[in-house]
Amino acid sequence: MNVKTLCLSILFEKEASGYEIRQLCMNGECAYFVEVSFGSIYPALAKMEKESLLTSHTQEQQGRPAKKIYKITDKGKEEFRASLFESLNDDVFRSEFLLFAQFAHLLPSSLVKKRLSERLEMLEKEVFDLEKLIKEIPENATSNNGTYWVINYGLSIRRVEKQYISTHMSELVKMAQTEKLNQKA
Amino acid sequence: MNVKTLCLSILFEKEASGYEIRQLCMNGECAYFVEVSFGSIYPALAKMEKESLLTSHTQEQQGRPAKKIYKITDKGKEEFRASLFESLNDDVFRSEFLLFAQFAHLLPSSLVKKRLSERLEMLEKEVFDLEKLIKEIPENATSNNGTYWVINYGLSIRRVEKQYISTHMSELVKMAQTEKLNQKA
DNA sequence: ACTTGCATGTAAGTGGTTACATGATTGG
DNA sequence: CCAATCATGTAACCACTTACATGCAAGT
Repeated sequence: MNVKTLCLSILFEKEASGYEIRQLCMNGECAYFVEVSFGSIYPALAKMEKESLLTSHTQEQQGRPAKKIYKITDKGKEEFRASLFESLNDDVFRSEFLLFAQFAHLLPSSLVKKRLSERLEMLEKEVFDLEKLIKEIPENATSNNGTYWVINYGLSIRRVEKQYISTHMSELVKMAQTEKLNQKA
Repeated sequence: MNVKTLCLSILFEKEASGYEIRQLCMNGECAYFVEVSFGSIYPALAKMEKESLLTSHTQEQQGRPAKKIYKITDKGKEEFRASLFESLNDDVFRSEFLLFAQFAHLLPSSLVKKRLSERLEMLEKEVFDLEKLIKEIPENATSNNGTYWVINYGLSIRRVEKQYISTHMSELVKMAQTEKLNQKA
């Protein structure tokens, strides 16, 4: 899944600027989170406008820089739809956290404990944000039911991750290297 | 997580050739599956040997090309361990399947049904393979307990994905475009 | 005074993939 | 006979990131 397809998928549902597209990728508007940089979004949008998959208009704002709002054309919609018929690439799942966890036995237990807590916290935030998002969707007319389905998919995953860490974190901490206790006297 | 770190993590636990490292990445030996190509593994290994993080010896085989087996050095082990202390990058999760699912309403129900079945089948295979892997570990002295922990993490995720699709696939199919029925007479 | 957020865009760098080159063996 | 598996390696290419350039407003 490249930046082009990603932008089209967002613009299919609503108009947006390059800046806004990035925001939507960072927060879990799409449950297949992708972190994309401006350096890839802006050229992609410009190129697609040249190919007349998009049109744009500039919207002046008070006290802020002007926005360049992109809108998908019929040609863009058709191209996006056609791309959905192509065979799917495999999911990409890469986790430095899991690499860290696998080698907990090489690390001090304090660090292992810290990383696990951070992870748990992050997952709790993500679950919270996605649950909030779902509640907001009914009022948001631009989303379709597929969006619901996909967010719930992502939510299911985050919830088991959370659960797994809660119930198994002590095991991993036990594997880690016990440090000399610096208790008072 | 780059190819270098990935290779070191595998070689930390056992000696292997470039070809074998790739196999291990493709099957879920590491639950943070990464698909790496030969074009990135071979240069990475050669470079690391130059930096004396690895040593290698060639193993002739009957009826097959010779293998170049790499072994991690103490320096390599230390460098890998040190890298685990660095702050973690975010997980990368990118799913073309979920993009497809989000736009099910644009697609014929037969295609949606097909993709969902394929996905379910793939997940069932992955769960089966990971469960098999766990059973084999006790006999495999080179793995540590962290490996267990990580595989079970990946397994938990795959199991909910499987479950989610089983129970919710009909909803997505309903959203898809009903086709003209070509039933006999 | 400094940082953060808003907003767009380019140029340089990098970390990968794809395709190519080579070649023997086994299975359909 | 063709495809696949085993096995290593290079060169061309590509998509994306990082850093840079610019600038104003609001909050700390």
